Amino acid sequence: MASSLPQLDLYGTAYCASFNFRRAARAVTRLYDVAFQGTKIRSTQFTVLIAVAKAQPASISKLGSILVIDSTTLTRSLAKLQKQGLIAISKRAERRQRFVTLTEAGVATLAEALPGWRAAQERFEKAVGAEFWLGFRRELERLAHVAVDLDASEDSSKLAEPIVL
Amino acid sequence: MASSLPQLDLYGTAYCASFNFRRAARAVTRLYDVAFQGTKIRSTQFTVLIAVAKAQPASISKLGSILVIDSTTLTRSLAKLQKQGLIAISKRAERRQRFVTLTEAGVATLAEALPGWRAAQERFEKAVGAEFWLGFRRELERLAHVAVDLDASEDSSKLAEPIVL
DNA sequence: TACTTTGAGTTGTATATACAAGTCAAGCCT
DNA sequence: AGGCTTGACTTGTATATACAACTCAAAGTA
Repeated sequence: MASSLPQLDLYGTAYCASFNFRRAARAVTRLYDVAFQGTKIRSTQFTVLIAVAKAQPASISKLGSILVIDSTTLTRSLAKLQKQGLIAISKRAERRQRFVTLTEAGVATLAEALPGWRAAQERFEKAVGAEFWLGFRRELERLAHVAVDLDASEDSSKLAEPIVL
Repeated sequence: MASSLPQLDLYGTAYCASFNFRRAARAVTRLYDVAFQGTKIRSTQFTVLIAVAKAQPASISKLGSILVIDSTTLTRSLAKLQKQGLIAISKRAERRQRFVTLTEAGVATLAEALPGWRAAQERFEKAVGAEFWLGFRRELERLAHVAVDLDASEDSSKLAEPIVL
């Protein structure tokens, strides 16, 4: 006897943006992670260090806006980088912000990691086409901001200007 | 006196594929997660359930290939879904595989979650353009597979055919 | 048959991620 | 001054993610 199960209409579910972006991110991240094998950092930490290098001295929230990472996540990621001696985090200053800067060890670690990153990047760009990637990653950036804005528009408590890395 | 810091050449680092994909994934996932607020699952679980629904009965490794998720990750994600009563996992069968299927509760939960997902999806597609998204998500899928293949080609132990969801 | 290899999955450990709620001082208002 | 509000960050908790190493039986092999 057939139990009365709801009919599942799965039409269109393969177009889920969350799924597609996450899957691509997983696949690509693995590719880069091997490039950091010999270094003291991982690809995700590399990203944070680059952001600090470019924006320093930057508050934690500002880094969060740049990277589109929740500040509660950053608090812990930065704590790890600080423990590794790669960044310095100031005491609370203006408006209770803490300012993040690279230490000398952080600069040195970034310098060590850059060649491996470049190799992975070139490999990826060669595989997908450098021209193609130029346009595609611009779209990725645009879409990230579209999503942030959409998210903010459904909750008026999150209204801020996106900042570009 | 200036200490002899390595000169950092950060040129091109904004083009890092790992960073760009991950940032977009973070931004978009937040958007979808609110759609699942009222349901018993999260957007990531939704993805797994959809894959099970489409491929059942599917082994854990097969689900891993479809979703590009490491099987160690799936072991735990599936354990959670099982504990929630949404899927059934068979005992070891042919070639020691375990086969995953949806339970009735799993079907019902998916059915409950689909309208919210559709709303989020429509909202996203409206924001970026439905036509645009059709092409872009096809590229996302292609790039995910390119990355998987590149990753496999640097380690001959990972040679398998990608499977489409 | 006995030995080896392979493949599917699990466990240990560690990082990544974020929501909800908390802390606390700076800024504002009366 | 005294109290209220706001903003920047932190903590509690939970899930997501994956590498390395492990288990164990099935398949292959001598």
